[in-house]
Amino acid sequence: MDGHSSDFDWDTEDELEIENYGPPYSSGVTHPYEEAVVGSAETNSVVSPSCKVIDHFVGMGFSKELVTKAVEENGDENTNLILEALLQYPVMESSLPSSSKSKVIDHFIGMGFSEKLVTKAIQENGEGNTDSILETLLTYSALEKSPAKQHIDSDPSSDMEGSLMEDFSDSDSLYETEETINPDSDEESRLLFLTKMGYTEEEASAAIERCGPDSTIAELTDFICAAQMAKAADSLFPLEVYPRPKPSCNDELKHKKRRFDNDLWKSKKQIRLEMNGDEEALHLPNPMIGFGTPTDPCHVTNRILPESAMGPPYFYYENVALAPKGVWSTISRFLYDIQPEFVDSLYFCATARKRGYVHNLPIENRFPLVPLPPHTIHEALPLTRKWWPSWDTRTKLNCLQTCIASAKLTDRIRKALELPDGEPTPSVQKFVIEQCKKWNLVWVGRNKVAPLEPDEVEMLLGFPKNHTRGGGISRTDRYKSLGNSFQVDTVAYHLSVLKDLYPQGISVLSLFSGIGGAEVALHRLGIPLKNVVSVEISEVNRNILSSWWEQTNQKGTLIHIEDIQQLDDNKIEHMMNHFGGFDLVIGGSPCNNLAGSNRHHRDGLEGKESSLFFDYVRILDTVKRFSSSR
DNA sequence: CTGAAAATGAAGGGCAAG
DNA sequence: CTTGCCCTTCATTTTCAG
Repeated sequence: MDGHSSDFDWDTEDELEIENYGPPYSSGVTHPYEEAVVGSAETNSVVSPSCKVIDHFVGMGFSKELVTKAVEENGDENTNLILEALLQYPVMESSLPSSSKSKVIDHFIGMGFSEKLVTKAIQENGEGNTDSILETLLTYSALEKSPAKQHIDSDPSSDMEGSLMEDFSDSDSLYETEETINPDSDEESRLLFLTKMGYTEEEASAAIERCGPDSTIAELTDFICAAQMAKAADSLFPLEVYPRPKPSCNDELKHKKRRFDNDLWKSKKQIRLEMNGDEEALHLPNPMIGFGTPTDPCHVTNRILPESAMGPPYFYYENVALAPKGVWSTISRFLYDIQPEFVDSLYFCATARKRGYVHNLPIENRFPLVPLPPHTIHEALPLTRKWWPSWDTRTKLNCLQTCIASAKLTDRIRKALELPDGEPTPSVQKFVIEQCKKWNLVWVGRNKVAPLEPDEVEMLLGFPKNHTRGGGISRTDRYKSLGNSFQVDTVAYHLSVLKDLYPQGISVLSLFSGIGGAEVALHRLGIPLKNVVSVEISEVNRNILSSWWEQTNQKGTLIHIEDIQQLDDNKIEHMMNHFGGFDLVIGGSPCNNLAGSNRHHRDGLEGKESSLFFDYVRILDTVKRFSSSR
């Protein structure tokens, strides 16, 4: 264990009392405001708060006048409100777009239209009439029929201005982008473009030859990446990543348009079927070890990233590996065409967790967290060994999910096993094993199985014991929060390369933070957390992170934001000005519309929650844009 | 004690990969 | 075919405020 984690008692039996922070320790000079920032609204309304709160925000770099104004308007209790107000002020001074208006804009941008078009449509129709705005936007999209080829998503050199998907609605006749080079125009310029991106001429011409004269830059880079991957490590991606040999650019364009136009009157299922029809399948590697594990380091130590993807800022995106077809190629396409690193945490700890990670981190000289976590069920849960029957051959647990088995089920199992004296019959064994695998049951007594306790789940996922305990959280919610979290050892292994890059500490924008898997990983790696802006919708999760922040005596600043859709460009810019930019943007967007166990709304990336992925992309683009202009 | 709200239990029967 | 999956819905039970 490294120095930074040694001040935390990993085996503490004490409950974390979130509401009992105790008296806030006296303000130092470097970090005088922690308790105001960290606490939620209710917890820090105690003594002489006003000036403390004011000092806090002044310390963040806001002017005293503005802070005083914000505190007067919002009271000194709700720091979130104050922060929001502060971030709004400069906007109000300039053009005063009401928050409702920006909401409308965001709404349509979220649907995939470009910011400029949306603004224009709103100007024409008024912000109240969303229907006619939509109609106007769709008309714009239809105008796009002119043979102007898509260029934005395939042109990594154009600044990612405005929307992520301008190619759906953008038309040269509607507004002009300053393009010195149109990479899709002809073979020669595409060749030039690819070499400019850092690919060799051979790679580029081979790709053009292979993908055909009509192929887009995106397809070409896909092909080159796939070829590089295949060359670098057969074990990593044993099958060609994009098996469709000659994708047609026009098809793709039509397909994308269809997806957004027809959304309005087609059932999700129909859309999904269509998507499945022409989306590329992306094959999962076997074994699922990504660029290697601590016990099995891979010989692949570097990879070529598109120039537009290079850090800093670094980013790290996570989601379930077994998503519906086409989801990962879409994710990859929106994240600079970087191939996901698929890893099963099975190779890091005692429990499976198949996930894909898209990131632009270096991959050489990774190192694991120490001590290494237990790698088998027996090591992780030694007390179960005594009761483990020989016919249960499991050595690893399955993926830890958000629900646990009921007491009734474990009781049924006990009764089924108690009947015979000797070995249970094969059919009983089969039933029991099936249920044990399905619900991750472990042996806790003679003929007795039980679901994992929350603290065991915490341990298996690499969190400190009792990380999610206390503060009024229910058992069920603990399982839920844990089931949605990172496996810390896995993520930390990938993030370990940041330690040498940021010895003085790191500023992190943590999206969909949950219970703080990323923060815990960085902390356990011994990377000081200078500033953490955490976006998390769930209050219990925010409390868990705050509590951990206190427990581990963090010296940096922690800021909570509730709703990712409220985090607009202005706020990001101001945050970046105050914190000197972000070094890392990290997060895993909701998977519930992707995950296999969702019978009802497995709608893919277009699903209600999972579509928040596009907010991740939006925010990452913004951070990158402001970083490069700093 | 009573009604509302929260926690729990169980069924559900989808999709993709091997 | 089988297995596995950061799950949702709704009925039922338990807890809690009044």
